[in-house]
Amino acid sequence: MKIDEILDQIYNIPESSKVALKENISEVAYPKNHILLKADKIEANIYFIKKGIVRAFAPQKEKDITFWFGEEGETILSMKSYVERKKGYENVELLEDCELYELKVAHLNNLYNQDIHIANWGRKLAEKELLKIESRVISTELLSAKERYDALMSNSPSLIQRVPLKYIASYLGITPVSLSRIRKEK
Amino acid sequence: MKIDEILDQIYNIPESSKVALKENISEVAYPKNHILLKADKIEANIYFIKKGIVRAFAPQKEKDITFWFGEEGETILSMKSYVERKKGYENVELLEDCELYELKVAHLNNLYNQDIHIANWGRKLAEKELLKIESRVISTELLSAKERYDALMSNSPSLIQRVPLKYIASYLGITPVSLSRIRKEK
DNA sequence: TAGCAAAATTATCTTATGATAAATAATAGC
DNA sequence: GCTATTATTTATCATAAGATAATTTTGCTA
Repeated sequence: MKIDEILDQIYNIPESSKVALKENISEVAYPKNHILLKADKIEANIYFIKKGIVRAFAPQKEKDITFWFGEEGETILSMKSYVERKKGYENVELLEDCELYELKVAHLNNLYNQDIHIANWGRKLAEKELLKIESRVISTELLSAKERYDALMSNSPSLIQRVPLKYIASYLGITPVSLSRIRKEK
Repeated sequence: MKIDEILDQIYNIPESSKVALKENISEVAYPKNHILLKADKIEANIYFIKKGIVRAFAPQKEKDITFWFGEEGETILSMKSYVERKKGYENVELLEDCELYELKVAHLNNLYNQDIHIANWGRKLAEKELLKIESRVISTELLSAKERYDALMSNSPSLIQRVPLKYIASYLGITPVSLSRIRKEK
């Protein structure tokens, strides 16, 4: 996915502002299983996914909790690092070999203070993430595990092809054993 | 709670920008049980809570799902209306007589396009809401119902005094009967 | 491509929460 | 303040999901 397309789908800004933004973006690639962001670190960069799929998980003693999957076009960031420059909850792990666009938060913050279009682009970035997570919270409280699985499959059918079921189970808030039962009952 | 304090805790902006923002803010008051925002409407305003407590709920055929409580200083908005000018999921109901600061989204959007400080203030508003909801998602997946109740009580002890238990049960994703059991076991 | 490790499934048993109903307590309106 | 309504608690039974363990399948990698 092209960087222009990714930036535009967040919010349209004048060409000159987009150029300023892109001057601070570089391309990087990492292999499957690479840990891109770490929970015990203040992360300096955010990423946009050019190609590949990733998961964010909160590491715990016994079990990691997968709480997000990112596919092509989506933004990867440690919310706490990005917003408060504090250590976040999440590790982000690549589930496939990935190509990413990398953007330094420090540079982005400079742009936010210099360019009103980029400031509004950053506002939209946060607002759109907020909408996604809000609909997730509501569906979590509203639906049974089976219904959440069905909804995930119809909204993101490619996930089942690309992501180990144990991570999908964690995302749904159930055990892999329980997910296996649900899938069998279909 | 004073409007200056509420605006400042989101993001500090120059006095002139704050004046511009406040020129568009008026005070309103509504009684307990008033429905401030409706799920089937595109809402034109956002609110800040001067005094009182409210809940946001997604209305359903049989059961309403309470997914947020707002207390003094917090921002009330229909995310979908605010971000996309579309109908949202949520009703917002006042659980006490409330005093509110009202801000028209149309005016706010004008300011976002005119004043870079206000644009960045709006960015921080969304980012801070994002942090709150993210920590909620993680704790929902991580904790048992009893642990979520304990966490809610230690983070927001006033809730139990001010909010009927049936709404707290809904927020925790359990039935009032189940919450009653949990409380008894203490 | 053989062999090993990890993932997924299946089975059994346990447990937390749901559903329902009835009793008690709290609240609001007259 | 009294009464009707609503909220909360308690009890019983049903069920979805957890824990554990064994088995099968898949997928690496040497």
